[in-house]
Amino acid sequence: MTATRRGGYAPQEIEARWQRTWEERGVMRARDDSPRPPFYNLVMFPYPSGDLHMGHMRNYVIGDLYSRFLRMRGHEVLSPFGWDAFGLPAENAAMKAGVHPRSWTAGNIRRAREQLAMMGVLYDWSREVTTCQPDYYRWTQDLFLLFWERGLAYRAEAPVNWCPVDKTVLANEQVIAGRCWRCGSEVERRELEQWFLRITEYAERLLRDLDLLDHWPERVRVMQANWIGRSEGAEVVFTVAGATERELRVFTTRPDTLFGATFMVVAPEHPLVEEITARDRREEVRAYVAGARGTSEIERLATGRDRTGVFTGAFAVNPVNGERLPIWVADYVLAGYGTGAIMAVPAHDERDHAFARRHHLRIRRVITDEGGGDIEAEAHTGSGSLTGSGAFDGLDSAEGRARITAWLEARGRGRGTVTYRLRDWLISRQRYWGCPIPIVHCERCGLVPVPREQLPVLLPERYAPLAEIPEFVATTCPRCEGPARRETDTMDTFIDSSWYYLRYADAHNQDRPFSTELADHWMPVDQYTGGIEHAILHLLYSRFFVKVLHDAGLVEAVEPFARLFTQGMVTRHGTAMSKSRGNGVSPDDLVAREGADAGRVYEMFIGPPDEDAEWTDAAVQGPVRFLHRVWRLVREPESFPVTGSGGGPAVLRRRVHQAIARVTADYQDFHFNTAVSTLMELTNAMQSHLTEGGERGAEWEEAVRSLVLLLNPMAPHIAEELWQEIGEGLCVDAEWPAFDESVAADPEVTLVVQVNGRVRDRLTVPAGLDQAAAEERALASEAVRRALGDGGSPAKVIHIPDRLINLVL
RNA sequence: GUCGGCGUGGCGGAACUGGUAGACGCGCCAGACUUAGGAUCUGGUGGGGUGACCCGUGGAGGUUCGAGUCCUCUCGCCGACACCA
Repeated sequence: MTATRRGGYAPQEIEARWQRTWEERGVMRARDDSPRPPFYNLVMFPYPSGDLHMGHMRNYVIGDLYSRFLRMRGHEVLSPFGWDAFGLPAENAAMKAGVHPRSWTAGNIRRAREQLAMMGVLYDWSREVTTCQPDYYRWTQDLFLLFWERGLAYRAEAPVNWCPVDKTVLANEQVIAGRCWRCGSEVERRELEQWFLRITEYAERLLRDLDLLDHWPERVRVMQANWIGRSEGAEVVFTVAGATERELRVFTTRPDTLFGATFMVVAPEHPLVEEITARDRREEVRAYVAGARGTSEIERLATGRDRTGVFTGAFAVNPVNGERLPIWVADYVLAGYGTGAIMAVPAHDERDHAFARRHHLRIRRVITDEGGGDIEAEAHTGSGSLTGSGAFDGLDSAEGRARITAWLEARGRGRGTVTYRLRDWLISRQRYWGCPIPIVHCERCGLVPVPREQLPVLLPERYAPLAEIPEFVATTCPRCEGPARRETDTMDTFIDSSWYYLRYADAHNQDRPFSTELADHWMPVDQYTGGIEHAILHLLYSRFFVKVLHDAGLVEAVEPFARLFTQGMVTRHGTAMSKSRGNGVSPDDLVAREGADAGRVYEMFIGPPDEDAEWTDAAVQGPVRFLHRVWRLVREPESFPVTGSGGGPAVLRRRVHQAIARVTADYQDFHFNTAVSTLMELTNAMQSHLTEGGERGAEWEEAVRSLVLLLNPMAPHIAEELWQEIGEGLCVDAEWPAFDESVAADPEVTLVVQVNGRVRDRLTVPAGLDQAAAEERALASEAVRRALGDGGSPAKVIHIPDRLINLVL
């Protein structure tokens, strides 16, 4: 297996050379003052965790292909790269191998950079961003202060998710089905004082502005909408019987069922539990609450489990009818959603129904049911008209909701409100390898932000929990200059990645995170490409950041990413490529064996880029052969034997222009797999032209130039090498070929002839035949006459010009 | 359970607003050139009859001159959310 076994094309001999040339010429350097229209083409920056495999590369090849295409189309392309470099894997590696997280990270970055270069992936490296470096995280801290100043960062005690393995708290978004998103261990609930960002204040806008993102995949928008989880309803104020100054507030989406409430339920963590519990119930309630706290999140969330709960001995008064309703404690009510308390309407809610049956509580129908179901057996959760609801009887559910809410509002017993599933973003982490939170705790002044001119708060060199590094902790209060201690939590790394695309626009700014002028020049990102795994976390947080920055007047854009493309995973043997499974295909091996271009073409050819694709080692041969054929067609056309005659230059020219039209559209629409097919068809047509004895005149020259130009974004090395023979300058700087629609038009078309909807013949006819002429030709067909039978003549004729004619008897 | 997405040859996958199903490629078969080839080239390749015919896009219905594409039901796979009041 030597590089030259297949003749002239030896990728190993040309690829490194062109990579050097592109690097030296600074090909992807984006000019802020270019007269060309700007285009911000961004791929999600990676966490530098080790060697890259072809699964990662798919993302970068797509981005690089598109950047090169856009350049040829006349854009000034901003295509930067960087590293999401803070995070736990670096710490874990450090603990295991005894290296500092910084050097582990730096080593991985070096390695990944080499691999990207080896694949011919180009970026504007002058704008490189590394989130763990002080020149970046200084500005992350600066932005944290902005959130603080705007009242969007706060510290509070709350029940939080604690990962016992990673020894840190987690954001809600980072808990997947009760488990840590990183390590998969079961999270615990803990009551801790932590830092939060007030993302809930933006819930409505984050939801509403999804409508602006019409170039995002529908499923991502749906996932975000579900995550934000907007519920319209009412807050209803009940009073605790015998303690009228005590209010019990509940949230309901069904105020129309208020008359059907037969009991109340509060979450075990509800602040009122201890106070309202009757003396003789105290022991039982305390035991239940303790039990609920001890139950893991996973168990609590399990569906179909027993509806446990205990009666507090207290009663609440229903504001609409003065009824006394027993107040229960049960863990099916969540402390963190709504008010942590509900009115239970067992007749019209399945959960309440199950609970009522289990504990022998009353079930009272207040919504009629046309189906006439048995309310004791099953809850009726649909709408209907109100009954047993006093003055509101007869109203339909929607009207009932509005009228009862208005009634409550008029008496100060409730109001219409909206509740979101989204919670505030818990951002503090008890870890070393992250961005320090720039806050000082002063005994006299409380929480004091570190003044901007004192940033960055540097991460100490010694690797240890920050709380255990006295020289880091001990400081003076910026306000009173008294003794104080530094905040020892670091920020969630998702903060680092929530604004990096803004830093790229102005990566060397020494005074600000970025200048508004440059941000507005490049933002929003025109095309953002990355994995679907970021559909919620990263994309939601980034959207939140941009909205806050917009409100602060720092950027004009209200959304960060105009167009989003989520590419599928590359699998091998049915599972995603990964180091731990050992099924990754190394770019190093592939490049050494077949060259970067073959790897790139295969990755684009493997399937629709937004779907998962199975890597088949043998299938790489298709692209390998294809590239050899391209080489031979351009450099050694005389090596194709002439075995026929009649290859016309007009046919060749038509094929060329058809290919330009299709490849242009396919690149534009991210249909890279069909773009490869089209290029293969073009080489097939060119080869036929030669073997049929076609001349190598102007049409041939045009075919060769077009082929190389169309191929360039996908297989840039071979294109560059071939371009030296046939073009001027660098291919990467060349202009995208134009096509002539009239040249691309086929003069002859295949007309499908159907009889009663079944294909009976296919005729080659001149384009543009009218119905009468088409019918005449169809009737002349032997096969058609046979199908029509004796003397049969069509009762009806359907004619689709240049496509089909259907004779219906 | 709810909400999305997807089911097409041996395999990866094509098929624009309903109009030639299987483009392109892998693999396979036959042949050519060769000492040889896992190189290259030529031809073939959905299934069945092998006659111009029939059957085929997970399954069953429907709309239509015509359905992979639209509608209804259903089966299977993947993903997200999952006691959210």
